[in-house]
Amino acid sequence: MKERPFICHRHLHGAETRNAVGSSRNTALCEADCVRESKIDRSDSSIYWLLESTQQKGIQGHWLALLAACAVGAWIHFVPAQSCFPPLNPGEASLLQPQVLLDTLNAHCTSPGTAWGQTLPDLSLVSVLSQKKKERECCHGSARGHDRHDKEPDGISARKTANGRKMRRKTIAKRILYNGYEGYEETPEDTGARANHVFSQEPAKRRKWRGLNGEDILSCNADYIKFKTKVLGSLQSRSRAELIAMVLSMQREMDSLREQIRSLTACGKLAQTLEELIERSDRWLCGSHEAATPSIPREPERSRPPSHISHPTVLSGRTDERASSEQQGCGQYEVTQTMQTQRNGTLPEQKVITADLLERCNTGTTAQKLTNDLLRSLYDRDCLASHSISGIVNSKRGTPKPALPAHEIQAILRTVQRFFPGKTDSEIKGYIRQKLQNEAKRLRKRPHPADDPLVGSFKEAETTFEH
DNA sequence: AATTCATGGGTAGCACACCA
DNA sequence: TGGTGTGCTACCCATGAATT
Repeated sequence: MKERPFICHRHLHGAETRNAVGSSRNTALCEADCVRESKIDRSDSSIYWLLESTQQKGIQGHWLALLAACAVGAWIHFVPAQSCFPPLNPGEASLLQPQVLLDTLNAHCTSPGTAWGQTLPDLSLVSVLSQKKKERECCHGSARGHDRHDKEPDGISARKTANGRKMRRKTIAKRILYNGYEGYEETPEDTGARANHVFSQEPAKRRKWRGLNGEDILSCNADYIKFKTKVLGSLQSRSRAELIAMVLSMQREMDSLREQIRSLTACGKLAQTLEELIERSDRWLCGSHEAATPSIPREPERSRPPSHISHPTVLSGRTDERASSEQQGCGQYEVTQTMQTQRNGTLPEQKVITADLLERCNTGTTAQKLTNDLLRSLYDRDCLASHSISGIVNSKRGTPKPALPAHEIQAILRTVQRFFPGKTDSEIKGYIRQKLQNEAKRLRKRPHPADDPLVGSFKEAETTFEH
């Protein structure tokens, strides 16, 4: 497929115009380029998010969002109100090509004597179609040698790869929902803005689904509203270059803060390890090796026999801390560390998920990856395969499974939300459910050796022989 | 009745190891 | 180096119970 050119000033006007001074058009283009280069990827979800969030920030944010969309070559799906764009069928939502968008923006930027953004039409942005989707629509079944994008019977779009396998594509909605907020690193300001925007526009039913009511939203966003009136008001008077510089600076600051958090986490773990080492060496010096043995940290016991892990009927009857602590035979996290952190007055989830454990998990990619890592760190495969989230069986077909300890599920939810604030409980539970499901499938495909009657009898004979 | 939630099953993409 | 098998996981759909 012929790749559509990347719409930016380099392509349109050449490098020589990049540093031209005094032209508002070039300034605007340069800023679009800045936006493009500032970690905003070309996915439609990012642009959708950008547009959505900037709708709360007045016409300047709107303008920047359009420039960014233009820079990444996104197709804007909009309903023209007082449009200055080429005439469209009245009342119809239309697709706006990046080229047309850019040309129109350029024309308005060069209008003499107008403050930037003032001439921007009142667009009601509906959505941004992905570049690939547009390309697929444009060239469906036409050009030779293009990827085939077949429509499956169920309506799922798919393309065929070189080896004939069909690759499923996420729907646009899915990509926005599941990927949109992961690749984009939110600033606290953005979080507030998004919350404000989302909550103000979401139906009450959806809000309830998120576990929030109007009062909660108001109280939660009171600070943001104050911030908005004070700070954003002053932002309106800033120049575009200043605004972009501020955004980039804030991003750098956030990166730096994240790095510091990682370092501090690592330091905590190091201190803990050192403490344990000192304690052990003291005990060895005192010749009390027997007493020291219980405190020696256990290595992850992935090879632990399944007899330790789960007796569902027993586990399902337990609901309290004791059940949880006994169930730790199913997991591998460190009890002594847990107690230490508890005494140190850390967050509740840190009682379950220690810094050490967190260190082994990938916190930087996606919420799902982090969730999976946490589950794998806390429990072994057999335990995951034999448990469910709630223990409730809604299907007659399904065999009842005991629930994982509720407070541990909560700990996972809070931990994931700490790293991915945009993720709801429901989403993370979905990840957990999927992981449990996958482990169960895996176990069914390849049952544990001890579950195999032959292997079991062999082991039994082996034990008798040894005795 | 519609919606939400939890679950199981099937399918397919991706990464990796292995082999000719 | 390219083809193939395998493991892991994502995605979709169907089902049924609970909830609104």
